[in-house]
Amino acid sequence: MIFVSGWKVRDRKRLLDIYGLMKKAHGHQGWWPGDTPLEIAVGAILTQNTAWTNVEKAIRCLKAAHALSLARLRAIPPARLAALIRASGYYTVKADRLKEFIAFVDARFGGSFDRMFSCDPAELRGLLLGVKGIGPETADSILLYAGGKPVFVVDAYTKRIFGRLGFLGGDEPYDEIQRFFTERLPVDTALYNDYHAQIVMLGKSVCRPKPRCDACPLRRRGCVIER
DNA sequence: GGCCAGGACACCA
DNA sequence: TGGTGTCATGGC
Repeated sequence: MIFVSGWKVRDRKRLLDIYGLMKKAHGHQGWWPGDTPLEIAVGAILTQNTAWTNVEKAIRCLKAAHALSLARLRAIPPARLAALIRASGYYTVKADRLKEFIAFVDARFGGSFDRMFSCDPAELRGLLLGVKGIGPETADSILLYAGGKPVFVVDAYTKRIFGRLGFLGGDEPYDEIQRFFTERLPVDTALYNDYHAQIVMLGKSVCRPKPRCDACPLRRRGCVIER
């Protein structure tokens, strides 16, 4: 039998209430915006510290060049790959990171995403974190959105919003913030998927310091979520 | 023209 | 171990 302390039960209700408000405001998101696990993983790397609109351009370029396949990404010269993803910023760094990721999938799983995602999620997370250029957020995004694993993704919006709401101090390390959510929310891939999507939608659509965000579903007296 | 965006890493004290 | 600099484009 699993015992859950009272305050965690109370937090769970609050977190689910917040999710309900965000979902009511934005609707179900159906993330990640990508057609295949490979495209989702590529997007997860390209979106590092980058606006998604720029990532979309880069992915369109990759598709137009018929470069968005494991075989093509494996064969394409780094300089050519960098040119294709230029719009996403940090293009030389990200081209190297994509190459590192493809080399990892080849070396560990024979180039098979199916084989990779049949791996234990915790073990795979550790392996992904060993790939140069893949940190905790990127690894978790790949696990959740490309692999369908119940892994909660923490990003800058999560820290900002839940810091302002008083759940977080704001300077906790990634794993601690992630644990905050996974200890309280039910283990549910669909919930984790849409919860993070809702946080991003809220973060980039309504929660700016000025002007005051009257449309923000979480706004209440004295609560203006800031950058 | 300045600020910011769905991070990660190398380097240094 | 924690702080800082670097990578860089495009939208507002």
